[in-house]
Amino acid sequence: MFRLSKTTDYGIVLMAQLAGDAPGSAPDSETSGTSVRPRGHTARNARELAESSDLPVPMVSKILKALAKEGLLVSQRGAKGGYKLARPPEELTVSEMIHVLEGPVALTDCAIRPALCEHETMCAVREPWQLISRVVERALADVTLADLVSRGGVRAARTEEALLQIEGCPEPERSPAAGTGRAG
Amino acid sequence: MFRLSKTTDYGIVLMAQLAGDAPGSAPDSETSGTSVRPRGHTARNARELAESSDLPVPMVSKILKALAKEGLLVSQRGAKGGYKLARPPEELTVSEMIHVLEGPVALTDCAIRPALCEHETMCAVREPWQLISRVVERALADVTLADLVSRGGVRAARTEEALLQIEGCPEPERSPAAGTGRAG
DNA sequence: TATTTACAGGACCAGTTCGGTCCGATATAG
DNA sequence: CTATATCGGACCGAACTGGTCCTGTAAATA
Repeated sequence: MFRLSKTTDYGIVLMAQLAGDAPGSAPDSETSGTSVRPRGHTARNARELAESSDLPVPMVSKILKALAKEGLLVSQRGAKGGYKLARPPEELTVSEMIHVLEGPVALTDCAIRPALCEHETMCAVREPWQLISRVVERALADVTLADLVSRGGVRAARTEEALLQIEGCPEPERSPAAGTGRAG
Repeated sequence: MFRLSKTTDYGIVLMAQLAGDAPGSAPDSETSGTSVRPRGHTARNARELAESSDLPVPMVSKILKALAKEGLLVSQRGAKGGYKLARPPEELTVSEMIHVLEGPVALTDCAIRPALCEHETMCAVREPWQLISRVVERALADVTLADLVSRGGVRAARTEEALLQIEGCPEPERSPAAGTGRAG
């Protein structure tokens, strides 16, 4: 264990597909000026997504519904309907997707609800666990959907960077291109 | 989900108890000069451990067995038998305990066995996941049993340190107001 | 040696969760 | 009106989790 559920796994793959479909940071001549583009022909439906990710349609549909319900996707019903990202890929973090699809990131139960742990008098382990949970959470919050999509580019740079930060904290400053610079 | 199983949770609490019982770092006049101290009266049995941690005996026994089988504990059979740590608490990491009690730390299946993922042609997400898994793994490997036991002392220092390395290493200030502020 | 203590290594079981399917209702485009 | 597609459920089998129990064996003690 200590693994993401299939639902979450698939969900993130699906969102990555959507992210690849609609390059969020590209200043295309879209009708929207805001971060949330209203709707249009960019939406992809469940069947389509299921095909390109080689997953069963009902499963995909179910996951997409959940994602839309939680506000990570925007749905468009009816003919020519479908789903698309509610926000640009740079603003959707892995942590957020996990949170939505399988609840709060907490390694132990008492890290979420300390009150219901009746062993707390003897439990010298609780506080450290909460800290560790937060460390993991941060690692996850540091990676965006955009990072997942851009293979070989900023992706490796950013995540590797996070890894290095844990290991040695070497660099005094961060390169300013990080974040939106996935045009490479 | 994304949570440790009860077994692992209990197991770590149990090991923490054993660690508190035998202060590994104390340069006591032990017979052993090696890292593995042979055996003796320091062993605590399952019933005893179960009482002080307020857990059912069979459960504790089961977990202890698993831990001993994997070499994290040393068992002593017969009357006056019991369990004790196979190594000093500083050398037993959280990562290791999790690994033993619930398998390799890997967020997705294909992070462990990439071969059996037939979607890999379209799966742009696999490599980033492996990196993220390693980040999490490192965070976990950075905390030892000794850290868990020493409440308020070394514990906070070490774990907090790891946390700060992720949070504030490059940027001294982080404004939580802006959603995109993470790449500032 | 006999007895007692305590681990070893299983099998076993109920309850829950997970992965996956299916259906009727509703909203939209043509 | 009709076709398309999401919405919001219910539903199911299989796997896993948390937990118990039993038999065998090793060590200490009387």
